[in-house]
Amino acid sequence: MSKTILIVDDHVLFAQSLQGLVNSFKEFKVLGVLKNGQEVVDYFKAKKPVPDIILLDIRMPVMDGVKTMEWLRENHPDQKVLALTMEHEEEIIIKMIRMRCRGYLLKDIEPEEFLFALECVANSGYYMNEETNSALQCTPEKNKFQNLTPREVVFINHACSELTYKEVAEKMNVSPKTIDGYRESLFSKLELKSRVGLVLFAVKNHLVEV
Amino acid sequence: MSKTILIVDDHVLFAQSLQGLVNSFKEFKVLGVLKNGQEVVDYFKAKKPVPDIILLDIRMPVMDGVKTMEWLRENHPDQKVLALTMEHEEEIIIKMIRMRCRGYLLKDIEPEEFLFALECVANSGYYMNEETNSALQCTPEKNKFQNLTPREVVFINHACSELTYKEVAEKMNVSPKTIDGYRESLFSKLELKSRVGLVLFAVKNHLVEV
DNA sequence: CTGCACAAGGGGGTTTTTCCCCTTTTTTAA
DNA sequence: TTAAAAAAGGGGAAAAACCCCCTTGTGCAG
Repeated sequence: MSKTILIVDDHVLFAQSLQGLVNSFKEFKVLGVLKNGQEVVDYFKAKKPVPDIILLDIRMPVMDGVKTMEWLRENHPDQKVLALTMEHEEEIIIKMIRMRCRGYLLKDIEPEEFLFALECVANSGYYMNEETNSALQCTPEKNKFQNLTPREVVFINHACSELTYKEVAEKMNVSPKTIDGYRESLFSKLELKSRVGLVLFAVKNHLVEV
Repeated sequence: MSKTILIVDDHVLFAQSLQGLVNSFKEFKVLGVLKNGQEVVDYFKAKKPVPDIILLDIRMPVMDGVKTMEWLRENHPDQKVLALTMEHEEEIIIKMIRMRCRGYLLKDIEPEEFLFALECVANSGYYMNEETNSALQCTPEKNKFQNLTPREVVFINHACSELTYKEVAEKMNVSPKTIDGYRESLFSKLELKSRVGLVLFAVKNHLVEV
């Protein structure tokens, strides 16, 4: 059974040739090619077949890769995403890794390594290379993120607002007690003492916009 | 009675000639010339005569103007500071204005205008020119800052940490109830609903580092 | 195939912090 | 020399933080 891929890239020529390349690997099959994040949102809202992996370009018009990733994390927390980009931008790499994208590829990657990366991610793992690792090394809290669950990441985003936990609970459609659970587990994982600490942590690590 | 000035600038040649210029105005007298923020700290710690106005360069080795301003706000909240800099950097202007520096001058200013700025500040006012005003206009909350008291600004810095208000009270040598007063007045001035909101506000407006 | 770990969701109750309203004293400015 | 704010603080309600505890489902290793 081959894994399904959704390609999201505004450079049509590149996206088309990438589609051909991916389809030439028999373990993978391209479900579709989209031009920006808004089309991704529409795709999911149209209840089309969910891809195993999304190949996501970062620089795109209308709705860029980071925004798309944020939307995915809110709405499809477990969606595997492999970021694909032209430039090595540390800030963005960090941001994407924080949002649990499964890997970060530069577009000048060799086809063999590209296939290898796809396989890594497909087998429920991550693909980490030079770029991503060096980007992560500059942040001391790097290990802490690995342990965050998708729900916890969503919670952090809500917690960094003036909402009370009760209101956050409503937004996330869970009981306040569940929120208390997220809070407690985050505080222990990240060695925090207060909600203020959580906000500062999130800001420092680009988990939220300011 | 002439007003006293302390010049802080690492460019010795410039600082010296500035000293000559200031001393040529009979309303002003230079108390000393320092080379960086650390020397300012030492100056105050040595209990030397407190100047009416500090002319503070931004780019300096060891301890720059912003850091110096932070230290001054913690330790001498009412010290009048006139920022003096080579480049027009909006981020820094905003930061300095937030910390209630009394004005922001570019080093290519005409001597007459320089004198005018000094007089403005000396007479317990502010000197605002094109640069500073345009920098402030880009932030929607610009007016809100004008009303912050020095104690409140110090409080904000402490509040943006994992300290409890009780601990902040100890740091500021006041009762927890006084802290509560600062908090409340800030909440109403800045239209905030929670400490988290205060932290977000401070981060957004560069009142604290992240 | 049977535990084991862990994510997700929920509960009860206690302590601490936060938040709001209100008063007094001290500075500061008009 | 009044009138304003700032600084300091009190009482009490509400929220947050912090303890324990539980169930269910999933995925993974022995």
